[in-house]
Amino acid sequence: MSFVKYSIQVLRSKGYKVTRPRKEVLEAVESATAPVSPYDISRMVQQQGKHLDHVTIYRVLDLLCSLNLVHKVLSRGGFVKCGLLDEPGCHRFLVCRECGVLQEFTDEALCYQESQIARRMGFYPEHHLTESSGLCQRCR
Amino acid sequence: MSFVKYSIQVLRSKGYKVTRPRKEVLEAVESATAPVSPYDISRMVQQQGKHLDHVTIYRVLDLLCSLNLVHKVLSRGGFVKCGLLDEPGCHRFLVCRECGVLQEFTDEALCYQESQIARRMGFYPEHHLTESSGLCQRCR
DNA sequence: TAGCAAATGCAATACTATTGCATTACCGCA
DNA sequence: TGCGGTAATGCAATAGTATTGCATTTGCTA
Ligand SMILES: [Mn+2]
Ligand SMILES: [Mn+2]
Ligand SMILES: [Zn+2]
Ligand SMILES: [Zn+2]
Repeated sequence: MSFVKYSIQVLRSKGYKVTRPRKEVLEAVESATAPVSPYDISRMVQQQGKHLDHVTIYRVLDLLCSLNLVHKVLSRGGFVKCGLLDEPGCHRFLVCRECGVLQEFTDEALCYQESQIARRMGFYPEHHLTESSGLCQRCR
Repeated sequence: MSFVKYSIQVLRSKGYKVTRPRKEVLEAVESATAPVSPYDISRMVQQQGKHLDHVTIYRVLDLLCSLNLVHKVLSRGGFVKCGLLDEPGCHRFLVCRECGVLQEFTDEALCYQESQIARRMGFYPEHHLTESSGLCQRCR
C-alpha cells in the first residue's frame, strides 16, 4: 500500500480527521527523495496552484511525526516519509552530506550495542532515531 | 590542560588570532554542561557586564566547530565543548531528552559496524557525529 | 443534513541565521 | 615598545524559521 493511503488509514484509526491540508502534505512528502522543509512543502503545493498556510504545515508535520509516519532529519532541517512503516523498533538514516538523499534502515545488533553503552554510562536509553552522514553513489 | 587553554593553543598553532570574543565564547562553552545556543552565549556574556555581537558568536562557533573543539548538537540546537579532545576518530553523544545533559563517547566497534552497513547500502561513510537520546540518571 | 469539535487560516510576533561593509585590534616585525 | 598590515569584529539590514491566539471553516457522527 502507498505511503499516503497507509497514512490516511492510520489517521482515521486514531480518530484524526482526514483533511485536504493533511493529504497535501502527505503527497508532498511522498514525492520527495530528500528531506523537505515546511517551506519547501509550501512551495511545492503552490506550484500545483493550491495553497496551504505555513502554520498548518508545521502542525500537520508535528502530528505525522508523533505518529511516526514521517521523521525529522535534523542534519537537514527537513522531513521525510518513514521508509519502514511496517517494521517497528529504532529507525536510522544514512544521509548524503552533499545532496541529502537518504536511506532508512534498522539494525538489531547496532541498537543493542548502543543501548549497552548507554546503560554503562548511566543513561536510560530510549528510541534511537540517529543519522550518519556519508556520500551517496551519485555524489562520490 | 583546561579546554580553554588547549583551544587557545590550537588556535595559535593554526594561525588564528586569539581574540577577546573567541576567549569569551570558549569560556561560555567551557562552563556549560548542556548545549548552549549562540543567543544563550550572548546572554551569558552579558550577565558578566560584557557584550558580544551575535554575528561574531556565530562566526566563532563556526570556526571552533571546524577545528573540532566544539560540536553542534543537532537535537538541541546548541553547542558543547568536545569531551574527547585527545582521542581522534568518531565522536558520539548520549543526550538526555529532558534536561539536555550529555556525555560524549567513542566506540570502535560501533563505528566499524556502522561503516559496514553504510557500504552495504551503497554509501561512502564519513565521520560519524551521531546523537542518541535517552534519560539521564537525574531525570528518570 | 444539521451540529459539534477539530482543524485551518490569518495576523502578529519571536526567534534564528546570514550578508556586506566600515572599523578595530591582534600579532609579527622593526 | 611601537608600528603596520590583515584578520576579525561590530553594526545595520535583511532573510529565513517557528510559535501563539483567535476567528472561521470543515470533516465527521448521529
Ligand atoms: Mn521510520
Ligand atoms: Mn569530540
Ligand atoms: Zn548524494
Ligand atoms: Zn536529564
